[in-house]
Amino acid sequence: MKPTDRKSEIIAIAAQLFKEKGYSAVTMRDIAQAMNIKAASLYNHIKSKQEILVLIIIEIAEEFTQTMETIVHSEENTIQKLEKVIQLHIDITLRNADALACLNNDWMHLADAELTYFIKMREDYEDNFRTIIKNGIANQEIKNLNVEVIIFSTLSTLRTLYLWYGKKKSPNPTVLKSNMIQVLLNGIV
Amino acid sequence: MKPTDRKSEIIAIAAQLFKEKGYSAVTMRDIAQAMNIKAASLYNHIKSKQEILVLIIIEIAEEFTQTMETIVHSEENTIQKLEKVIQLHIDITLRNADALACLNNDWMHLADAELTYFIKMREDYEDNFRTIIKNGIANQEIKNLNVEVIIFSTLSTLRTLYLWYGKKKSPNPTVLKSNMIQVLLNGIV
DNA sequence: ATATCAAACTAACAACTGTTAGTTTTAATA
DNA sequence: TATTAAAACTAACAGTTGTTAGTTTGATAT
Repeated sequence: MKPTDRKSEIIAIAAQLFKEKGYSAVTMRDIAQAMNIKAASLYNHIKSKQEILVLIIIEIAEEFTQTMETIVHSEENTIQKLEKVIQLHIDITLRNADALACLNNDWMHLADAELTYFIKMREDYEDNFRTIIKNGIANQEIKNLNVEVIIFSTLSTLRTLYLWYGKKKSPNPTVLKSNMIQVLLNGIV
Repeated sequence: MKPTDRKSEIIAIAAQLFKEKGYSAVTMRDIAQAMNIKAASLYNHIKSKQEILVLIIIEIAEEFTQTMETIVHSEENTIQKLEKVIQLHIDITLRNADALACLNNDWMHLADAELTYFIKMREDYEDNFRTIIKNGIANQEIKNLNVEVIIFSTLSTLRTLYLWYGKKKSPNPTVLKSNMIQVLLNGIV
C-alpha cells in the first residue's frame, strides 16, 4: 500500500491533506510535518507546491478522459455504456479517493497550460457523456427527458462518490455498483 | 438586486469570490478590491474574515435544517415529501447559488462552535432524509434498494445543483424541477 | 456654519507563505 | 575504510496574510 519512492509518498500525503482542507489551506510545512520532515526537504523531491497539484490531478483526469473515449466508441448499447461509465467512477474512487477529491475541489488552482488542459478534458468528457445520452434517447433506450438534467444528475452523483465512500454505512464495492446502476438508471420509485 | 447595507454587500461579494476560488484562496484584499475599497475599510463593517464565512453559511444551513424538519413531520406521502425536498434545494440554489457553493466547499473552515453546529445540522438533515427513505421503503412507495445509495445519489445531485445552474444549457426553473423529479424518482431508462 | 458619525483612508504589525542556498547526516557501494 | 549520492537539515529571503490604530472624508442633522 505504501508508495515505494519518496516523491509518490509526498503526493499521496498531500492529496490526503488537500482533500481535508483544500489546496490553498494546506502549507508546505503541513505536508512536511505529516511526513516528519522539514518543509525545505520536500524540495529534494518536488519542484513546487504547484507541481504536486498537477501530479495529483492530471494523471487521473487523463484516465477519465481516455476511458470515456473508449466507451463512447465501443459497439455496446447505451445501457451497457452507462454501466461502464459508472464502473469507471467507482473504480477510480476506490483506488484513489483523495486524488479524486482534489480533482473535484482544487482544479481551479491549476495554472496556465495545465488549467487549460484540464478544462479541455472535462469538456470532452461531458461532451462524450452527452453523446451517449442523446444516442440513447434517439434509440429509445432512454426516456426523452431534458438531456442536461440527465447528465448533471448522473455526473453529480458519480463525481462525489469519494465523499461517501469509506463512511461506516457505505456498502461494499459490488453492492455499491449494482445498487448505483439500479438507482441511476431505473430510479427509486 | 443590490444589497441595501454595506455589510450585506460584503457578504454577497465574498460569497461570489469564495465560490470561485475557495475561502482560503480569497484574501481580504481581494474582497476589498472587488468593492473598490481598501482591506482595512472592511473592518468598519465586519469583525473578521471568519465572521463573513459564518454569516454566509449558517443562515442557509439553518434554512435547510428547519425546512427539512417541517417536511419530515408533515402528513404527506413519501413521494410528496421527496418532491418538497427537491423543491427546497432548487429554491435555495436559485436564490443564492454563491452561498450554497460556499456551504458545500468551505464549511470545514468554520471554527469552534460554528463548526460543531454546522456538522450537527448536516447530520440532522441526513438523518431526516434517511427517515423519509426508510418509511418509503416500509410503505413500498420506494424500491427496496440500499438506503445509503439512495440517499447519497439523491443528495449529491441536489447539493451540487449550484454547479450547473446558470450554465447556458440549463433549463428554466419549472422545467428543471419537473425533470429533476422525473430523473431522481423514476430514473432515466 | 457646526457638529456628528459612518465609512473611507494610510501606515504598520507580527505571523505565515513558498522557496532557495548551503550544510550535515545517512546508508549503500567501491 | 573511503567515496558517493540521496535526503535530511538550518537559516534565511521576499512577499503575502489578517488585522489594528489612528486619521481623514463626506454627507446629514442641528
